[in-house]
Amino acid sequence: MSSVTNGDDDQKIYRGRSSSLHEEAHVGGNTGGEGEVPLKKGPWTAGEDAILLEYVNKHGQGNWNAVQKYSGLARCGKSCRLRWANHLRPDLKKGAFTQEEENRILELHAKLGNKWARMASELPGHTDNEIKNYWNTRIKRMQRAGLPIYPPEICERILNGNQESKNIDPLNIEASQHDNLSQMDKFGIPDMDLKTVKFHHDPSQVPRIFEMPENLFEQSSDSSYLFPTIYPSKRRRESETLYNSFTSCTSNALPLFDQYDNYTSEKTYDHPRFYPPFGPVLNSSNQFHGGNINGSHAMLNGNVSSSVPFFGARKLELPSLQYTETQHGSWITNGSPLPSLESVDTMIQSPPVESIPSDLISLQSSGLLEAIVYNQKSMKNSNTDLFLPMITGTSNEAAGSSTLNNPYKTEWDEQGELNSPLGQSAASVMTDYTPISSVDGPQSIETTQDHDDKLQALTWVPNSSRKKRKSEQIDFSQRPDALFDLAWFGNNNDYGISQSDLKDALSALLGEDYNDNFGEHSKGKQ
DNA sequence: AAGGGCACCAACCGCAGCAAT
DNA sequence: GATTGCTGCGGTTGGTGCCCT
Repeated sequence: MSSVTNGDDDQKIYRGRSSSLHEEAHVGGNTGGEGEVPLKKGPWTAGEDAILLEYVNKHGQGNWNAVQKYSGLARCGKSCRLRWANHLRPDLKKGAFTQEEENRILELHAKLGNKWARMASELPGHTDNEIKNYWNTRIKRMQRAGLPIYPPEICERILNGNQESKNIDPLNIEASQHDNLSQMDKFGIPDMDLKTVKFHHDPSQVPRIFEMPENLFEQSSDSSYLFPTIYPSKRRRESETLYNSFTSCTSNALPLFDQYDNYTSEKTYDHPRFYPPFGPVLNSSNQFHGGNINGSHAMLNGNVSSSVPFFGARKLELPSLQYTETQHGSWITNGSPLPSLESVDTMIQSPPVESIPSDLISLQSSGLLEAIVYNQKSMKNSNTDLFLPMITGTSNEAAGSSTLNNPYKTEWDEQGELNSPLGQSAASVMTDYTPISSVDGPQSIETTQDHDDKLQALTWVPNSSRKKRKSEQIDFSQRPDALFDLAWFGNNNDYGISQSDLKDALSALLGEDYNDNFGEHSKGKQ
C-alpha cells in the first residue's frame, strides 16, 4: 500500500493503483505527442491532477471536454469531471464514513434505493461513488454473512416514520420528504410514496390500494394516495437493492409487522432471507407466508429481480449477478424451454422501455420502505395468494393453506405456471397478468363501476378475459418483448400472432442471433 | 511462504436527459 | 423535428493490499 498526497488532503491514503500514482505525470509524456493525442485511461497521476486543478481554478468547473483542449491533458471530459468530482473538489470530506454517516446512508438507501447521487447530496463532502462503493461492499459482506442489510433500528425508524405519517393528511405528506420524487414520471404515472400506504389489521379488509379513485392513473395530485414511490428511472438494471431491502426488511422489520398482522409466530421472521449459498432455507416447519417466498422468483441468488411483478408487467431487470444453482436447477427441472440467463438478460434489456408505464408499483429503485410494504403486502396476500406466482413448493402450500376470501387464487392456480428464470412468472413478465392500468389505458379504469370492479381493474386479470384483447392490442413489431409471454407458454395461437409476426419480433429481439441460429432453421421448416 | 478470497477504491462504460444548433 | 454535444447517473470492472488458510 502506498499513500499519496492528493489535492488538499495529506491524510488521505489511497489504496490500490498506487504505483501509478507515483508516476510523474507529464502532459504528453504519457500520451505521445501532438495533434490527436490519444486519451489516456486508467489511474490519474499527481501531475494530471495538478493540471486539472489548475484548469478548474482558471476556468471553473464544467465544459470538461475543453480541458484537453486548453490544458493539454490527455483525458476525456468525462474522466476529468469524474476526477474532479470524486477527488479534487475542495469540499470533499476525505476519509472513512463516520458512524453517523453510515447510518444516514442506510437510512437514505432504505428510502431511496440506489440513488447514489441523491444520497450524496444529502451527505455533504461525500461522493456518489464513495457511497456506492461503500454500499456494494457492505452488501457483499452482509450477503456473505447472511445478515440483514438494514439494521433493525433503521427498519424501525423507517417504519415508525411510516406509521406516523399515517395520521397525516395523505394528500400532503409526500412533499415532506421526497421532494423531487413526487412528480409524475415521464409516463404520467404518479410517484407514490410508501409513507401513505396503510397497513390493515383486518386481513379481510381490502387494502387501500384498491380504494383509489378511478382516475388515479391520471391524477398526479393523488399520487400520494397509496402506492410506493415509483421512481422514474432511466436505468433499467438495478439489481441488488430490492432483494436487500426485502431481505433486511423481512429479517429485521418483521416483528414490527406484528402490530399489524397476526403473523406472530416467533420464528416466522427470524430467518435470514438469503438463499443458498447465502443462508439457510426455511424448512417446512417454518413456513413463511409471503414475506419469505422461498424459492421465489423474486429472489435470485440473494438478489431480487427488481422487476418483481407484484402489480404489473415491466421490463425485466435482472440482477446482473449470478443465480443460485438452485434456481438454475429449478428451471431445468421445470423443463422450461428457456434461453440461457445471459441471453434472457440481454434480450430482456434490449427492448424499448415503453412497457414500463404499465407498472403500478415498481420495486425498481425501491428501498426499505418499499420492501416493507411489499413484505407486508405479500404477507397479507398470502391470504389472497396474490403472490402465488412467486411462491413455490411448500411456500406455496403454506400460502394456499391460509387462503381466505381469495378472489385471486384461481387466477394463479389455474395458470399453474412454473418459475421462470427471470425471477418471476413468465405470465407476469409480460402481459398475461399485466394489471389493467395505464398500459391498457384509462378506459379500463373508467369502466370500473364499483369497488369490486376497481378491485378487478387493479388486479391481475386472467388470460381468459384478456387474451383476445391483447391480441388486438399488442403490436409485436413495437413490443417484441411481448413475445416472451407468448413464447413462454407456446400460446401464440391464443394471441392470433402470425408466424411472420413472430419471426419479425424474434428478429427484433435477437437480431443476428436469431437470423443466424433460428431464422435459417425456421426457414428450412417452412 | 504462497495462494486465494475479500475489501476497498478508482475509474470506465453505457445510457439518458437536456440544451444548443 | 433531428442531430449533436455535454453532463450526470448508476452499474460494473479492474487493481492493489490485507487477511486467512
